[in-house]
Parts: sequence; structure tokens; C-alpha cells
Amino acid sequence: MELWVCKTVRIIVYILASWYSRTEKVLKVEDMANAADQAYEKIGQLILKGHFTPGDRLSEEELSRLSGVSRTPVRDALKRLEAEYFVVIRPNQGAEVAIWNARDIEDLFQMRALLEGLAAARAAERHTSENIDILEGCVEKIGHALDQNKTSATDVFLKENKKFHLALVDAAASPRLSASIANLIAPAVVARTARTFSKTDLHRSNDHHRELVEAIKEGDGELAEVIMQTHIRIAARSYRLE
Amino acid sequence: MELWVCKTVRIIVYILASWYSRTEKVLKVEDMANAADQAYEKIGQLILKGHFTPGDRLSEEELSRLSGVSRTPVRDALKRLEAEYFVVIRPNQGAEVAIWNARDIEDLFQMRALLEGLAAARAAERHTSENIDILEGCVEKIGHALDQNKTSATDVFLKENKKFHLALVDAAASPRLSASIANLIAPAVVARTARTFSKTDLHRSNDHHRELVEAIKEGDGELAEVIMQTHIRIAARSYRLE
DNA sequence: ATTTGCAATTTTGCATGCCCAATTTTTTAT
DNA sequence: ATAAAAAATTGGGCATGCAAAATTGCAAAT
Repeated sequence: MELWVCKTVRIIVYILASWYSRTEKVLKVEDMANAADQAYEKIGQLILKGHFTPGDRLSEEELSRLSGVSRTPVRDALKRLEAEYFVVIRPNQGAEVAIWNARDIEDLFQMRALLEGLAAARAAERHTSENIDILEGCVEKIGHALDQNKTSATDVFLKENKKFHLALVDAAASPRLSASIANLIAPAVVARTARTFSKTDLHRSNDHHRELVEAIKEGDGELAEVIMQTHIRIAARSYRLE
Repeated sequence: MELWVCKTVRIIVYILASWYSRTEKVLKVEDMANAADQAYEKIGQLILKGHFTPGDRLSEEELSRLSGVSRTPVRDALKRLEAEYFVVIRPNQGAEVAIWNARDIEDLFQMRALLEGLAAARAAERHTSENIDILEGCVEKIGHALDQNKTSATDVFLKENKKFHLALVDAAASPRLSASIANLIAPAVVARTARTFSKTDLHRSNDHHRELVEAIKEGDGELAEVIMQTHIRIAARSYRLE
């Protein structure tokens, strides 16, 4: 058993960068017709890739050139990024990349734990059978991928994990809650994009998922809430530890 | 004692409309130079006054005429109102006044309870002496106003209550948390703008405030958190009962 | 009578030009 | 030489014109 732990492959997981990743969002939008979306994606990528670093000033004209659209959709994009705490806009003084400290990250994870916890509780009260099917499907697929010791397990985990969280928030049937949570998820990427997760971490994570589905199916909102809070606070801990 | 209860003046309190009221916001902004702010205020007022009712379509051009500014700042205003859940914007299909049901209101109060609770906990850890001075000043003034049986007690309560909550969120020293909470507070106005509060309710509310300040001064974050959650959930209950 | 397709109108989304506010630089006076 | 004031420059805020998408109305066919 000890041997097994030693053999555990420490997989590099771009956990937060791909969890609810921005690149995924690109793929999800089929046509990419909107100029504003285009600017939003481009600016987000520039920040994530490090072309702009926290504190850098973001000139509308420069962003307009870089993203290939005019200043109007760039302004829209900056507004969206401000809502997601990626940038800070001061009236008449333009925008700059938001600066993060340990406190900010801590607060964000706490906010996520509380709100996603509430979402889990609501999901327990309001779920449909379709919601459950999706959630169980995700748990199933991750479990199956982890049982086989393939390297693709990571990819499956990331994909299905994202799907799971989105489906759970969706099951809460609360547009405002969904919107608030969506705004909290992206920014964690800014401070640190890569994390290492052990296979045991992935197993434990999926155990949480399984427990969540059980609680939701039984309609036990309080239980679902605390499981979700635990789930996210553990993720926050891994995030903290280097 | 029974007599006293009977004599209790049931004060009409535009509790939520003035708690963190929009009209107050107008006064707070000195110059009112921004066209976008102007549009934001005007549209908000039109919704609150009932000129637009939930589900109504909001044409940019019409709003432009009504607010006296061009369509660009109107669009900005609509974006802000969307963030505050006042309106819903669908791509290429314009904006409409958000429709609320009991669930939505319930969720909003829950979200407020959780996030303002977190703010209280953080305030307990991060407060400065200036924060405490402001908080104690508010409690003091409300207490004094309630002791004298003047009708102006209501006005004092509304003003200082608002100040108290803003100061507490400010003491949490978390910009993201402040922003999220700010977005949650305004929309409760939409569904119901007037509430009746008894004098005992006002007393109890200020007792909560007093307890909060004590917990924060002692650095007891957990206590501050549950007090704040209780405080808001009780407000939500009064809100529910007709 | 209901539905489907097409056209006309309405309305949003985007580009661009102008104006004013904020910042920086230069000049002048002490 | 330093500080204050004024001028210039940078850049965001706003208005408006144009193009594309959606809604609506009408007509025709099933």
C-alpha cells in the first residue's frame, strides 16, 4: 500500500485554469460573432499569458488594436472583466489589471464555498431527474477513468468536474445565484494557474461529488451544503500550500 | 406593559427602499456629471415608480429620450442594472425589467445573509479603531433616537442603519466582497418597497447591531457571522409576512 | 382556420469622431 | 533651486451614423 502511494503519479493539473476555463468558453461559443466576446477573450488571454501583469494600465486604444475590434466592444469587455474582478476601472482614469494578495484569494474561496454551498442546498430542494442524471453521469465517468490507470484520467476529471459543478449550480434553479458564482470562479486563475494534485486528491474529490449527489437525491439540503463547503475549502487549502 | 405594546406606533418604514436607497446614492454623488450615472438613476427610478413593470421591454432609444443622454451611456447603465439583477439583457434582443418570484427574493436574502455574515467575520479580524468608532456612533444615535419617542426616530434609524451596514462591510477590507454585497442589496427594492416595522422591531434590530459591534471588538469572527446571519434572516422574515 | 414563408421595420451592436477631464511637463516667480 | 501655476498632451466619455440581426406584419398555401 505504501508502495502504491509512492508510485502515485503527481499529475500537473491546470486545475483552476481549466476547471471553468476560458479556453473552454471559446470552444463553447460556436460562431464567435460578437466583437465584445472576441475582445473579452483576447484581453483575458493576454492577462493570463502574462502579457499584462497586475497593476498594468489597460489603454482602450491599445486593446482595440490588439483585439482587432473598435473601442466600444473593448469597453464592454472591460466591464465584464471588472465584474469578474480581473480588472479595476476608475472613472476617467481607465482600467488596470487587478492586483491580488493572499487575503483576496482567501475571501474569494470563502465566498465560493458559501454560495456554492447554498447552490447545493437549493439543488437538494429543487432538482429534477435530468439534473441527477447528469450529476451521476459525471461521477460515473470520473470514477471509471480513475479506476483505469491511464494518463487521460486527468483530462476526463477536468472535463467532468467542470460539468458537474455547472450542472449542480444549474440544478439550484436560481439565475442570480448562478450569475454570482460564475463571476467568482474565473478570477482565481489570475494569481496562480497551475496546481499539482495527487491521484488520491482526485479520488477524494470524486468521493465528495458522490456524497453530494446522494445528499441531493435524498433532499437533504443542509448536508449537501456542508459537503460542498468542505469540498471547496479543501480545494482552497491545496491552492494555498504552494 | 400590554398597554405600551398597544400604543406602539406602527411606523411605515420604506425600509428597503431607503436602507441603501437609490435616492441617497444620488445625493452622495456631488456633481452628477456622468451621463451614465444619470441614465442609471433615471431608469432605476422609472422601474421603482412603476413606469416600467417586470417583463417590460426596455428600448435603448426610448430610454435615451427619457434620460436625456445618448444610447452609449444608456447601454452602460443597463449593464450596471443587469449586475444588480434589476434587468435582464439577452444578446441582440435588448433588455427587459427582471421578473421576480418568491424564490428569487428568498435566494437573494440568503445570499446576503451568507456574504454579509462573511463580511462581519472578516471585520472582526481586520477592523481598525476608526471602523469601531463609526459603528458605535451609529448604534449610539439609533439608541438615543429610540429612547426619545419622536417620530424622527424612523429617519434617524434609516440613515444610521444604512451607515452601519456600509461601515461594517467596509471594515471587512475586501473590495470583492463589498462589490458583491452592493449588487445584492438594491434589487430587493423591486418586489416590495414599503414595509411596516414596529418600534420593538427597531429596538431588536439595534440590539443586533450592538451585539455585532461587541463581537467584532472582541475579534470573535464566528459569533459576528452568526449574529449577522440572524439579523438578515429576521429582516427577510418581516419581508415575507405581507 | 392555422401555419409557414417572405418582406419591411424596428432595434441592437459596432465604428468613429469630438470634447473634456486628468495627468504631466514646462515655464515663471519667489 | 524650489515651488507653484499654466499650458499641452494623453486618453476616456459621449454622440452619432451605419450595418446586421431580430421581431412583426402580411400574404399565401395547406
